[in-house]
Amino acid sequence: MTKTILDRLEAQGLRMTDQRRTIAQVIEQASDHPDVEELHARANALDARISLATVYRTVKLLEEMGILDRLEFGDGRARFEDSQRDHHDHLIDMDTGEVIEFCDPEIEALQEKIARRLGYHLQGHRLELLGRKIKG
Amino acid sequence: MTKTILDRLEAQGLRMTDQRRTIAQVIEQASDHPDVEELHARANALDARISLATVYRTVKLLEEMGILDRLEFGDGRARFEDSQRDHHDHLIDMDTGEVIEFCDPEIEALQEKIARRLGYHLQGHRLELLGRKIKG
DNA sequence: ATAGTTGCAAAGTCTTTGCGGAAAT
DNA sequence: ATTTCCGCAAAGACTTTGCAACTAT
Repeated sequence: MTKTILDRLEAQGLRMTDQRRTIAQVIEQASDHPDVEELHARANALDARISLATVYRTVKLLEEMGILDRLEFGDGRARFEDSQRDHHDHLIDMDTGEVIEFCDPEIEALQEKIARRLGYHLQGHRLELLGRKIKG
Repeated sequence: MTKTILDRLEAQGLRMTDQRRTIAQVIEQASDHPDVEELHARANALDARISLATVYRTVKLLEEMGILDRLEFGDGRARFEDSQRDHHDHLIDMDTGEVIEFCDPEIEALQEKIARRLGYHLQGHRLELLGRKIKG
């Protein structure tokens, strides 16, 4: 079992504020890919005292701690997801913008193999497919 | 054999200006992943009358025409490469930031397969690996 | 009491755009 | 002659940051 985000913040000597508690909760409950504005909206629904700047700061902090993954789907803003979720990749529907998650062990293994072939230890990876729905 | 960027611009009824000629030349000669500022610098070395705004406009135009691919390596600015170059993916050296290109037919095929399995026609794809050099 | 956090607003970075002048067709 | 394009500077979108007030320890 993994430690909560809050435990990990405390372990680093960082202070437990209501803002961080709330933002952490929002992130842990999210199963999608919210951007900062969306995180701010969700956090504010729980506690109106949370500023956008604090969300930016917290998200940056969590990313540096490896708790959050930052994603960019090409629309200029960063999106986030809990890095403890099982690894998965994304397929983006070019017509609707919908993001479909998928995971394929074969492709994961292949990525490892390729990195090794190039003389690298794989530390992270991101695969994004762009597609259009097959009709019929 | 593929048409030049200039031919394709003309074919769309767009005007051939010195700026576009120069920017097209810079892009065709690039074998790396320049950002807009870098493209501007290279273009300006050939012709000082090219503004940054024009580079932005041209790059956007070329991207919409499918001539250029826009890449994002997570540092906030867009990078570009000629989309006519053989498809390849990128491995980013986490320590140096160096970008290594590679191509693996197996992984390409697998991507197609996955997209189809999800009910999609694959229109584009991007794979980025992050790694650290294996020592010894 | 002390050092870390926050909110606010200002500033930063990258990109887009309105406009009058310039150039391509 | 028209219509498109360019340079410039202003504006936009997203993100970061300086500072004084606040708060967890």
